[in-house]
Amino acid sequence: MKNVTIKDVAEKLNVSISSVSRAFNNTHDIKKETRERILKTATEMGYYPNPIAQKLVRNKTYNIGVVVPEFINEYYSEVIRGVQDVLVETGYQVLIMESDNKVERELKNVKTLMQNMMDGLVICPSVKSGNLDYYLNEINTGYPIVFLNRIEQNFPAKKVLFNNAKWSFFATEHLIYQGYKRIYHLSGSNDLGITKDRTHGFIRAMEKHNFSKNNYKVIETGILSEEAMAIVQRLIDQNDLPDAFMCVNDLVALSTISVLKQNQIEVPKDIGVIGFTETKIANLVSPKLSSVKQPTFEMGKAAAEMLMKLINNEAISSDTIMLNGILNIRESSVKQKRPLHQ
Amino acid sequence: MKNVTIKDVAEKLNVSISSVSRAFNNTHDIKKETRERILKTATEMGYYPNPIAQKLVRNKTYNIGVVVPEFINEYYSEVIRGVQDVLVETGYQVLIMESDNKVERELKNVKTLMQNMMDGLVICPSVKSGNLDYYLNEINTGYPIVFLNRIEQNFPAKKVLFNNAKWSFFATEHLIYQGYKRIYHLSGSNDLGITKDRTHGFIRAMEKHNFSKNNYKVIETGILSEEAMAIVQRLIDQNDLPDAFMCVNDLVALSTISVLKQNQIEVPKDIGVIGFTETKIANLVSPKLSSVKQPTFEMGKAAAEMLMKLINNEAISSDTIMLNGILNIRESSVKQKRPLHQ
DNA sequence: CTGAAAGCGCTAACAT
DNA sequence: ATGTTAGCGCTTTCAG
Repeated sequence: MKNVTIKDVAEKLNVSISSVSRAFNNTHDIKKETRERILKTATEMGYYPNPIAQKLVRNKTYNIGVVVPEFINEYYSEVIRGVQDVLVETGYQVLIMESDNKVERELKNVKTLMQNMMDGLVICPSVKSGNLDYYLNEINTGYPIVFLNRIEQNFPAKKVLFNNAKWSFFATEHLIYQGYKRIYHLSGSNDLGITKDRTHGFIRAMEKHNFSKNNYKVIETGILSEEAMAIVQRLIDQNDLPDAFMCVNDLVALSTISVLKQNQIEVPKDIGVIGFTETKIANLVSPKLSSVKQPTFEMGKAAAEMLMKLINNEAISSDTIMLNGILNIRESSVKQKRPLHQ
Repeated sequence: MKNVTIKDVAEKLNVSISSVSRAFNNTHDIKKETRERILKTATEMGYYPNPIAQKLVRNKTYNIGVVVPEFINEYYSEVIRGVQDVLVETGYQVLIMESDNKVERELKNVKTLMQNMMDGLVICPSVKSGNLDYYLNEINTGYPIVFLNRIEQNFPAKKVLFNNAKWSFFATEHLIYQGYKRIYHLSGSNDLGITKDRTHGFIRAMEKHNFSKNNYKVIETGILSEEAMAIVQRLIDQNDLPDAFMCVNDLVALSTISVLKQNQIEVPKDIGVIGFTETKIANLVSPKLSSVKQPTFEMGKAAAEMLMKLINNEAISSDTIMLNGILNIRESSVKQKRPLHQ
């Protein structure tokens, strides 16, 4: 471990501990030579200031905490990259904790991070965070927190969000423009705010283009591959198939395509499919999967920048940063060989 | 933030701070009633012991640090899950840092974690960790560290590894048993120890089965999708194609399949392909990708268990835990419709 | 059982 | 420019 303290160094050089402290903190009120002499032997002795002690007295750590529900999917991994990208520049270190999608773990993580004296937090809430009161309370005491994703738009805190409804709407419209007349939305899980938003976008597109209720459906699938597969298989068995599936995410989309193929149904020739929250594989599978790319990296960056402003007491123009995505049209949703609509 | 201290509580109740401390640490030498009285008003006042101060005096944090090169791929995400799975049980909290595959960042992360007084560390080194001397030094001072993956087998430290050579050998043999007579190994990057091991396994299989040097090749591809694609395309252009590709990982395998398809070459009918370090999509793509599954979760668990033993000074039978994988044979490497070999 | 006091390693007035 | 000293918030002897 380490045990050589400021005192050891001071004694060795017959100086006071304050001088050693000064040397390390590079204050102006120390002779250059003394400083160098101290630094030199300190390094030789393997001394460096104990950050715990520093924290105790300074109340500042240059550590930022990030809590995410999981990073099994690349989504939050990319968000974290964005956060680190801006923070590392500024000399901050990023510590990460995973909540395993459990609100209790999430709260515990947040507390641990706060107790480790993180200077600020980026919180990506788990599904239905029941910790909002706690957070609100902390925010009121002045603790810098920025939320990212999966939080209500009217929650009175700094946050960065993706415009799920809008891009779900666009994705659906793309399907419509391709000429698909009967479209089912595989909607994931209804307790998730973000999937609800996607469903709204879907329905809005249906209504705008005057789809009759007979020609579209919203089907709750859950977000697991197996669940989605079972549901699509059931639709096939019941002979209840649409022209196109608009899926809540890529995993559901790929699962759907997989089942369709097993049943000798070709995508996109027989049925079109579009995903959401694009993953890298979209481009690798066959047919290549159309999907909506979320600006995960940028969202992370935006959150980190907001947090820095919060920490440095700079003005923040708006509580909420709402980011847009990209609709990547590839093969799985393109019906005819003709110039793409977008 | 928080500011109510042990002193505030003590004053409010006209007891000494030691009593408050005792109440919270639940020592035997305190009257039950006093304890309860203290705990009650303390909670009312919103007091809880400042962990930083506790750390300073206790030298124990119940925090464990994990540093990984990245978690863009699910590999390390799963490892972390394994680590957390055993640690959360024991009351430890897991803090994670990402090195972005940079050795300097890795070292900085390790230092930050040590300075935050983690009780122990799981280090997943970046590509060519140049920090080995530093680590060795820390280990010698008694700091509990367990390494995971990408570290030389003879490095004198606790570590858990995957037997890359062995399973690469098996994967290759599977291809041979399928009747493929000419096999190319797309080997990733040669500076990576683990990919070197896979190459060795490949060559060993070739030699065991008396493949002439004309009938196999090791081709360095790098680990990026684009690189692999370019190389496969070049092979096609040069009319230098094997019967089967044994790929260093799934991404390279999928990229290979993608290029082959673009050139109207069918997998596995025309050419067989097998991946490595299986990812979830292996099962979702078409053809389903054969691959070697690494026991990532179990590796994380093993590392965490080892670390716990290290921290608790329990006996550890061996420096190295070497884990085995699973060869998942799916469609991409199966030549004929006949009972599978394994 | 409880309180007083020392000390964990450091910073930051306050002196000199 | 350097040293002295009082804390930061807590645990832990040591007395009583």
